[in-house]
Amino acid sequence: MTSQQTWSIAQLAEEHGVTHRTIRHYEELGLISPERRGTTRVFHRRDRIRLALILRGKRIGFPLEEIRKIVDMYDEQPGEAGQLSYLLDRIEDRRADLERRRQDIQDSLDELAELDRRCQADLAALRSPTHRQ
Amino acid sequence: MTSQQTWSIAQLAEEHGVTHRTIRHYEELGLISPERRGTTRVFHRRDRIRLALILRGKRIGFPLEEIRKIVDMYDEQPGEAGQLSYLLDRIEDRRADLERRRQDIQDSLDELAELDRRCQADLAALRSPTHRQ
DNA sequence: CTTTACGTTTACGTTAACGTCAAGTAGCAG
DNA sequence: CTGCTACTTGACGTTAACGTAAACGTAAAG
Repeated sequence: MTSQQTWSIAQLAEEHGVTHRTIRHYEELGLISPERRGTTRVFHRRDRIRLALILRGKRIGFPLEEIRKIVDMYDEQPGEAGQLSYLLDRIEDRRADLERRRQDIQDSLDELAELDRRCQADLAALRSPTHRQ
Repeated sequence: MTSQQTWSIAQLAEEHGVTHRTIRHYEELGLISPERRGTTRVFHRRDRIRLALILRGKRIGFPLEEIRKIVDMYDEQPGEAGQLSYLLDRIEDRRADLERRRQDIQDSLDELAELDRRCQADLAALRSPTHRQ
């Protein structure tokens, strides 16, 4: 009884605002692997979570192949020490990548704020010297 | 004498780690418009700055058409009040977009940190109970 | 004067990430 | 049985962002 809920392809597509073609594409690339009942796909909680991760990865700007590696990280079994420290290295790589992107975005936001200030100033200058109101 | 420096296409390509084809592609799309001396392109400070902005936009994940609008924002002349408030609206849109991306990245970083913690714990569990050193 | 380096345009090729048919199946309603 | 709805598998089309090759101009160097 621990959340036996399943979803159809149409439900997941609707919920995440993508087409069924998109979801099937992700399956072709091995990003998700839903159960099959006969020929029909049945999506479980795990698939749904992976889909959400995939779409966030896309918003961030990762290519699907990269995203596959990333979501796979979350599903790997602990295993032995070697695998664990390998996984830790990959986590660190990923973290560094995300930090770089965060910095780029922060820089953009800062410049945007500066541009905003200048515009506000120009606007004020247009109004103030001509008429006091 | 206020920084008359110019660059060749090869210099800019080298400096930013892209090919000349890439730079010419950006020109075709109207993202940069270097001077011409005869048939040869001559890049000025302005072009160099735009190229840097373009590449950062790419790292963030914007499509080139979007990037063109963005870099154009920085070059628009103040003009009259209508144009200014229009520009301010576009700045706000862009800011909201960047904030969303920032949030996605932050969420990813948080989850990554959590995964990291679990791995460290698993690694420790593998070493500690078996032998004390 | 020919080679070498650097530049140019034109144009077809490639990869990623789907879109868009076409054609078929499986279950249920009437 | 018929029709409808939701699902399936091909397979070709499309867009973005360049790669790559061909064919040519120009200017300094040997």
